[in-house]
Amino acid sequence: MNKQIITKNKILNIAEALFAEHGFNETSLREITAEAKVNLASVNYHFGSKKSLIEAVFERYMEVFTNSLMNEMAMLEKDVQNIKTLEVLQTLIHPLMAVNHIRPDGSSVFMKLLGRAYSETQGHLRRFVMQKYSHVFLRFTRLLHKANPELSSESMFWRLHFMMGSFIFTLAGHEALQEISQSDFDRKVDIETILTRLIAFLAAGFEYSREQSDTLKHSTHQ
Amino acid sequence: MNKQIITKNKILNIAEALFAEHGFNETSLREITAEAKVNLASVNYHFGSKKSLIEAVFERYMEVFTNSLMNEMAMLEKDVQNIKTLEVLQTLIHPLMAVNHIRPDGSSVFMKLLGRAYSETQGHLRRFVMQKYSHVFLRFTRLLHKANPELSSESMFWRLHFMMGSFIFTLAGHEALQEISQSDFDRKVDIETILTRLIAFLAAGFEYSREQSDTLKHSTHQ
DNA sequence: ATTATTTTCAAACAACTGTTTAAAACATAC
DNA sequence: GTATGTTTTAAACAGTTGTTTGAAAATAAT
Repeated sequence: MNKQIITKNKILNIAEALFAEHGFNETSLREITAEAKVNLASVNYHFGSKKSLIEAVFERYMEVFTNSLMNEMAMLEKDVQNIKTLEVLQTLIHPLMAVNHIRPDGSSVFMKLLGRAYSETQGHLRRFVMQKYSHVFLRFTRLLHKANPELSSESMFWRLHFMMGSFIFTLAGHEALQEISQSDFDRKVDIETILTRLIAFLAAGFEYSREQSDTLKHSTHQ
Repeated sequence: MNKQIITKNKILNIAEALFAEHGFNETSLREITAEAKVNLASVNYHFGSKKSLIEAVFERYMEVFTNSLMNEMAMLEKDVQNIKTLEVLQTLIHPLMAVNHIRPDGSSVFMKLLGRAYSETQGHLRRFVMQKYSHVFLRFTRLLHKANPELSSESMFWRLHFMMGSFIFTLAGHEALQEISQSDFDRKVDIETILTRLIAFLAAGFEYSREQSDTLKHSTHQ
């Protein structure tokens, strides 16, 4: 009963690191089991299939992340009137840092996994995540809409996806970006600094983008 | 001499469609050659390897795209003073539409390929593209800097990457987004409409994002 | 101590991958 | 028409993949 947990966790720990580094399809069960020093068949025994292992790896992070995010959003909703776009986006920062409790570089792993999830395998994982945590996503978009009540739901839809693109892309590649920043500007940046810059960028795009159809609505920002 | 071109082109045409639809790793040479009705070995005979085939597929689009983009940028550079961020970003629209000359849905294929290129296989293709067309990329960033001379190169660096994220992500997934837009708002959108919205979003993010370090510099926009 | 249950293990399975080979078919030139 | 070069073809190669099997080992329950 104890051995089971040990083996299962050994697999999870190694798997998430390898998945984050090389991708899901590019990581074989043999690589995982070899590095975890467990038998090849134990993945299928404990998880059923590789696909289920991937979902299990992802779920461990999503659980922590979404719980924390729900908390943050609840706090923001306490004074409903006058919610700012920037504040809504800032609810993401703490949850993204909270996954460091899972492992020291948890944020980094989680972000890379997120990036992989959105690009690979024609989006099986994306759909799995989207429907399992749709209530979190919905609550977030509603908050964003409250911060920008004048926006049509069509504008909301598009800007939301533009945001997600930047977010996923930046987070998934944050390691490379950190290295470039280090060598080009001799400035080491931590994840939170990147997030702050990113969120400032997205808030501006979300609030101030002037589409031909609703230019007027935005002409009054100070 | 004629047969060679026919076979080579048959492979290219089928390959680019399958690559765009399912990804590079997820498309086998057997699928390509079967659908193109040519022999399996002909890919290795004409292109040398699968990797070279991928690059060839990509190059055909990049050639048209970058040529057109260089033209657009040259036109913009004619009156150097007073270049707007939005104008710089708009130079991308026509080149992205120009690849429709390669095939009817060329824009769609090219965008999906771009998305794949940035996510898959740990970035082999991304590096290949980046170094082959680095002069185009550099010219574009210089224009962007001219439109925002007050920005530090560090701010430039980050905002550029935030932009790229949105761009790649949105273009790669444009088909799904189009479908959702169609069903949710009963409004069919073409690629150019998405691009216009996207570019407006990015221009706002690029110009108006307020970082703690250089908030002052932006406090004067009208 | 003896069942019963769970977990590990080595081996094999079946399917798939990109690539190479050597002979056949085809085209071109003299 | 023979010779030369190019392209196509079927077959085999060598490697990888996720999954299954059935016996062995370890653990738990009686």
